[in-house]
Amino acid sequence: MTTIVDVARAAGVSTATVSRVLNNNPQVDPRLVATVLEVIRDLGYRPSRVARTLRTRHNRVWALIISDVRTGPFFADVVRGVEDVAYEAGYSLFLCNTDEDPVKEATYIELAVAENVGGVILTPSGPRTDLTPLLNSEVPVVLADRTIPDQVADSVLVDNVSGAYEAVNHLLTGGYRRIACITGPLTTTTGSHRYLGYSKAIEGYGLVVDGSLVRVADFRERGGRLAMQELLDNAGRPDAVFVTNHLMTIGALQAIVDAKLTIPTGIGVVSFDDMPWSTLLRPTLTAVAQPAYDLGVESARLLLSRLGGYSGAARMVTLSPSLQVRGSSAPKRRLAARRG
Amino acid sequence: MTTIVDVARAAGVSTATVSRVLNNNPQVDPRLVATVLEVIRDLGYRPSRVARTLRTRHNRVWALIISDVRTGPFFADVVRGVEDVAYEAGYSLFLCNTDEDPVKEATYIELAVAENVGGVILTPSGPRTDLTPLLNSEVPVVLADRTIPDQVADSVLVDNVSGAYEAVNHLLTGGYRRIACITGPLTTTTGSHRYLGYSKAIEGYGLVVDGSLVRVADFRERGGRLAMQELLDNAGRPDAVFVTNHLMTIGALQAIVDAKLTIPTGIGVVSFDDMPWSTLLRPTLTAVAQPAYDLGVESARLLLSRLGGYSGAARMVTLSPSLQVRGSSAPKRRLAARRG
DNA sequence: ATGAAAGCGCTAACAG
DNA sequence: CTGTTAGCGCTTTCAT
Repeated sequence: MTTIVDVARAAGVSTATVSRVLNNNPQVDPRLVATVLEVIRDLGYRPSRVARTLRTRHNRVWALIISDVRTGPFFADVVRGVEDVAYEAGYSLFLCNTDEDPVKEATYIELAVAENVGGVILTPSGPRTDLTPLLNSEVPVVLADRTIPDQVADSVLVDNVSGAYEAVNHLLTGGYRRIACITGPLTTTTGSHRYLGYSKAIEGYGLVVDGSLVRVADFRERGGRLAMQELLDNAGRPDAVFVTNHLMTIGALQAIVDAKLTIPTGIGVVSFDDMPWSTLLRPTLTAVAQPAYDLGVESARLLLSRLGGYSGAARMVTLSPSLQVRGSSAPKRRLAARRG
Repeated sequence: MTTIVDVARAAGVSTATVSRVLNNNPQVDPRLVATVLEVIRDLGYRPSRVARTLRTRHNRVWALIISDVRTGPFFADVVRGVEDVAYEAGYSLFLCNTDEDPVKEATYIELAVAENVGGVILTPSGPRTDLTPLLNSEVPVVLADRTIPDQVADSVLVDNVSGAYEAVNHLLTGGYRRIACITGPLTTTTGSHRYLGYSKAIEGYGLVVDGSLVRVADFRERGGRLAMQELLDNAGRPDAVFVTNHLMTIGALQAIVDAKLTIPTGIGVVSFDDMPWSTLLRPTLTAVAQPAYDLGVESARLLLSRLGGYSGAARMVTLSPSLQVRGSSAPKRRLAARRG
């Protein structure tokens, strides 16, 4: 491996000069710059980021700690949003999947400080996620998609309440009345906020939330399927269902198919989380699309601003989801008219 | 930030002793170990991986350089396969998305050597990908999913030929005869091998490949849609289509829907790449499932073996895909029988 | 069994 | 404008 010393020797200058050339220090004789650059090229020299980081105490690496890239397009999009901004700014990414496991999460947080990363973008697994190792080490942190009770860090969120509200309100104005809700753990902000939006819409319409139509599941496919089966087995079947994430939606759709119900005549469906194949289903699936890529971009921007020296109070950026109206939630009136 | 010096001072020992404790060196007095450990805990000391890497020239980080985590579940699964093994073994991952851009790819390769990573797992963007920076620096490399002409590195591949062969053969035995193929760029091994499997199946059945039924597209949704439209506009329409990746399949399905054709009576469909929602489509989609997660796992294992000292010739691991037979390729005979 | 000291590759005062 | 030198935090001979 060739080091800065080799370059210095070959160019007949000191390592300090080579270092200056490397860092575009303008007060170096242009002729020296030229020769040094040439030697660097000839020797195929690459400055060691490790040594540089140790010396400058500034690591051009971020840790991106999320639950799981595999769970649908959401986190994959977030990752790309973060990476694209990071790449532009000369940073690279540690990707850390926690699977919502607090132990893994803590391990990765420790790793981030051990690696002395420049910043962390984190989707906390829950309200008890411990940021102190990060805060103690003064590593800037941005919380993405979920936040933590005490506003100790910048955060970028999707407006889950209004997204859910819009979705359910859309069903209500379409004539659906017995609208079920399959939501995720209410301990997560995403779960509780989407449920909140659901109840707000129901109550805002002058109706009352019927507990028998609400199922708290686990954000996973199996959970969605079981919840939907329960809802369909019940005496008072729903005439529509709002499912609060895409995995549970897959499960719920499966259950609906198994029960030989047709959508939307038998039951209307709206999903939180849009998917690239929503339009391939028959009927096409109405869904709340989340700005996942932008969520990554905004998180990265907040981090960059902290790295740029900003040290004000914790900021919170909220992004709006958008309802994609498609066939699975067609208005009842129209359906009735067609039938009549 | 607390360093090894602080710990040494507080414990009344030398930094060498602290280092030994840190590295579980057995020849330290157990009583000293205890006190040092206690001081470490009290001070919340975390050894700097950066300093350690600089000193030992051994970085417990790998670079995982792929085309794009977002393009469907495939790469996301690969990433998790790699990460799970890496995590177990105490390594963490740089995630690098190249978007098949040779410049970005080269940049990330340079980054990998600059960061002095312990190893690289790479999905080369094409046959011209330059591994020399890695090889010169003696960074072990594993090629995942695609390989490069000269076998200079270990590689883990999916048997694309046999996967494609099986898929097309399945259509043939189902009674389909005018089977079209929408494939990706033949410059990629995935593209050419899947096309090869297609032709092998056709010819193995005693038929001849009809060039008018073959479309070389770009592995993207739009490309798949356009190719399918062309095929349907043609005089001699296909009675089935084999699409060689999931994005093009989405496009092709869109085109089929637009043309108001029914599957499989109007046209049979088999896709390379299975997707979690294949069973939600009506009819359900027959697809070749790739062992993406295992591909990541195997790649990581090969890397680990190199890091463990293995220095034999380049190895090649081939994983078998599996055909998931579903509704979109139902046998023609049965369809005819039903109609009759 | 423990400590002193050198040095990994780089940057940044400080001199000159 | 350039060179000398002192570390960044850690590991690892080499002594003791």
